[in-house]
Amino acid sequence: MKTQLTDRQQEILNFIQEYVDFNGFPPTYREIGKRFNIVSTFGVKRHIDALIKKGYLNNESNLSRTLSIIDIKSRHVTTLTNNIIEIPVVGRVAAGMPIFAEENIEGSLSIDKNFLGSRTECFGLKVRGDSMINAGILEGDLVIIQPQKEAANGDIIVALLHDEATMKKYLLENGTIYLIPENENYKPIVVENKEEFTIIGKVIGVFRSYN
Amino acid sequence: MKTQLTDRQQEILNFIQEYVDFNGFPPTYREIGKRFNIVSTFGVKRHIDALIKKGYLNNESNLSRTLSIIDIKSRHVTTLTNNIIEIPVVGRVAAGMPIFAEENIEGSLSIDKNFLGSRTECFGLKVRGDSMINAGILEGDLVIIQPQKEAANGDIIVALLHDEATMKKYLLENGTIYLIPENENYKPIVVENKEEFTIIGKVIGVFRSYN
DNA sequence: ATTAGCAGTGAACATAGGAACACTATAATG
DNA sequence: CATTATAGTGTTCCTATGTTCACTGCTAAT
Repeated sequence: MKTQLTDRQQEILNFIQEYVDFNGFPPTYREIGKRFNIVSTFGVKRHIDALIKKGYLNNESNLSRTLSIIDIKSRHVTTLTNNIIEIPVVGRVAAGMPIFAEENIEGSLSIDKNFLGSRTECFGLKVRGDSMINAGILEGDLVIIQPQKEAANGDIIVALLHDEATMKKYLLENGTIYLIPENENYKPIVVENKEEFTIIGKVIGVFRSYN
Repeated sequence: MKTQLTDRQQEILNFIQEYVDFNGFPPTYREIGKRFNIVSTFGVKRHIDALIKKGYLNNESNLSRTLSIIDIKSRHVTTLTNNIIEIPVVGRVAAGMPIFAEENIEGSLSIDKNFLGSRTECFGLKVRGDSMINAGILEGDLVIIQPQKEAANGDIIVALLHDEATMKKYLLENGTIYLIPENENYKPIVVENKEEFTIIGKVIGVFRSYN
């Protein structure tokens, strides 16, 4: 019947399920690709085709956003979920400290799902410093981070470099990683030693409160 | 709150609901039209727009099959939740139009009370234009407005000037009111005729979502 | 009797998004 | 070692679908 799925296929199936639950309509191939850092829609398509062949998905050929998940059980659980997600707010990302250590959690923030889309493991982070002002991210702002290990060029990311946490724009060029501040007063950082560099996640939202 | 629907609008809303239940994804305008013998997509679109305006539907502009039905039940849940407030989001503040006219309401946003403090009559406003980029407010951002008639120097306000709505920094000096953009490409506005000038409210928050 | 709101036509337009192709790369397997 | 399955790139193509516009017809209300 239903064949075993590869890890990747399972991940993608889960994502589609989440996306539909939250948005009420299925994602495009490009949206799926974006989420998993798959650049070519063809890469995504093959996963989808596999899922269809194995009986987990349905779609209407040639039409956009027509993926539907075949799963009798979950079909019953039509989402009565409300529109709120509560995410932890992390502060003072100390050098070398595990970012999710209990001690770091400063509070929580409830936000509208419309802002997150299907990404639910996000957390908030208070911005220190002014290195991103030209991107409209100011000191004291609360940025929403989607945890991920990879990044695409142009993404604003939070990363650990030499045990220090920074937020910068990510640029990979000719095999070299640059961390680019959005502020004329700071210079781009060249990542010399990739062993000492870890991407924590990507900035997907900014909240600011004037008081 | 929710305005009354016409018979036609109710029929169409029902059809969309059924379609989604059956297929797992929403219909296109042409599919709706086919069902109701409406030949032109424009005819359909006007019904959809009406349903959106009246708060029964959501969609992602310009994207196919992105209609989603706004569930009344879940809407109640959110308003009841302890530290959540639901505020209306207003768009396209047309010249001379009462800003709260039903027609303007584009949707709603649920936000954490921690962001609002005690101010509860706030509303959201989609930012158009780039006149405040140096204050970290970009085009497309959602600003939270606390309605008030007065402003203090340095406040970022939304005001009606000659029946046009603008967002600027407020400055009162020697009896003259200046509206100061935060962008070198724009010049400060001197308010000549105070009869033609009304403060709508003050910006108390900014939300941005990268997607 | 004139305005305003609702409903529909038919056509033109721009583009989001699915499909296809030729390649590359890495494991695992027999 | 050759083979097969999985995973991804970059590009091109085509069309389904949302948007906009100028016009028509009906009804109800001022």
